[in-house]
Amino acid sequence: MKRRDMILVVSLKLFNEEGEANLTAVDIANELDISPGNLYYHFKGKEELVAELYKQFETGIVALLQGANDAGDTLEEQWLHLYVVLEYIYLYRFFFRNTTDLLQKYPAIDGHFRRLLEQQYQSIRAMLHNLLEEGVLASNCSEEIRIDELADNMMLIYTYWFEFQNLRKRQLNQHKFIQGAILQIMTLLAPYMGDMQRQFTEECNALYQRDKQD
Amino acid sequence: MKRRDMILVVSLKLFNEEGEANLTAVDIANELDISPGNLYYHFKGKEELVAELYKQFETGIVALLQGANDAGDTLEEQWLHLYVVLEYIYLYRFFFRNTTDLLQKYPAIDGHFRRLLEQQYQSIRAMLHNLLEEGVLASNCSEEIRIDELADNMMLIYTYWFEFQNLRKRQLNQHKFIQGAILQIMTLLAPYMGDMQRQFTEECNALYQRDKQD
DNA sequence: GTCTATATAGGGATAGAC
DNA sequence: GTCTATCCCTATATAGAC
Repeated sequence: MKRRDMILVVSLKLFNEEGEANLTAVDIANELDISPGNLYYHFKGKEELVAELYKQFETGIVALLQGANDAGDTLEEQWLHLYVVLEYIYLYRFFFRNTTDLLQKYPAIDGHFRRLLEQQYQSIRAMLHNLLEEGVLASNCSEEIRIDELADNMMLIYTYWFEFQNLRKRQLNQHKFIQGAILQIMTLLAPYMGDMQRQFTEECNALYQRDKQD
Repeated sequence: MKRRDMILVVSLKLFNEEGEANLTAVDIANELDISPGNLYYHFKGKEELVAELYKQFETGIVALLQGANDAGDTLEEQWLHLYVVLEYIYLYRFFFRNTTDLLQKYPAIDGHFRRLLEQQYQSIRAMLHNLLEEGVLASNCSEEIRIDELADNMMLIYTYWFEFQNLRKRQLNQHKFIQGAILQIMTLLAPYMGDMQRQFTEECNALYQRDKQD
């Protein structure tokens, strides 16, 4: 493994664990047992490091969103898509911790990150519209379903669920993180599902939970 | 107005606008047209300043939660309570921006803030239970209502709605902030309400929006 | 109470030897 | 590619005059 890649891997690990703002170039160099000067040889500074990690993240997520649009609209496929997106977010979760200050500090990333969130939002809206048209979701009363607000709420879960859990219970492994996020989304959509679909999603979730048991 | 109070007022304003981490003692002194040395005479540093502001915030919120428990359980009263809590959160919104790092930086506040969130969560759960018992909320299918997850979602809105909006649309005045948050919470609970209650809440909201029109 | 001046510390960044 | 040494800048905090 090239040193440059090594630096990226270790930085991602440290950023996720302690937060980007709490780490100096020296800290990262220490963890790698190299000198700070050496680190600066590979990356001009933390800025370039973060930019590179963001590029990785964006590339991956955009591919996932693309895949979701291309994929069919069955409940199963949409369900699976939720898992992989959440896994990816977990992998780069430091971007979702103190996001405001992070983007303020690195304006180069700011616009890209906001555009990505917008894409994700539109992708969720499209998915909900599809599920609605196919009758998977249905209003249970005289009122229309508020797709936009439901999509907002799902974005809220995507974006802040991890930080929220840390704020309340401290630390959370990938499995617990995804488990909780999925349960939130299920609770959000359950009232619009018939008994059959709801049972199906519960089973999907139970299956996933069993597979991932530590 | 005493200088000490003046410092608190101006600090709160700046913290809300630019974020606590982005302001130095010198910045605050400049805004007040006093010298940094003078600021340090009144407060040992930013830490003491933030601690004092947090004390104000906690005192206010605890009083509101207490009031909610004492008040009746009609939908109107609970509705009004939402507004005042959200107004208070908006007033001290810098605590809800980059919260993780803020609490890490000031351990003295950390425990208190977490306890406060827990109280708020329990207060919401109690409210939902009451509304359920009185038949204001009711499940529309064979499944029980997931109170805990709904309460989690409401907490998510309380805690991150403002930061989320800033992340997507930049800037938001108090009115727009509360309007959006309320709409989210309404969307969350609407499926469990009958047509009558839902119309009532819509009217409450319309009334509030008109009153607060700029 | 308020000011000016200054000491101190930490992180970011580069130069130059190896 | 990698290291050591060093410089610069910024923020915190204090000392002492007014």
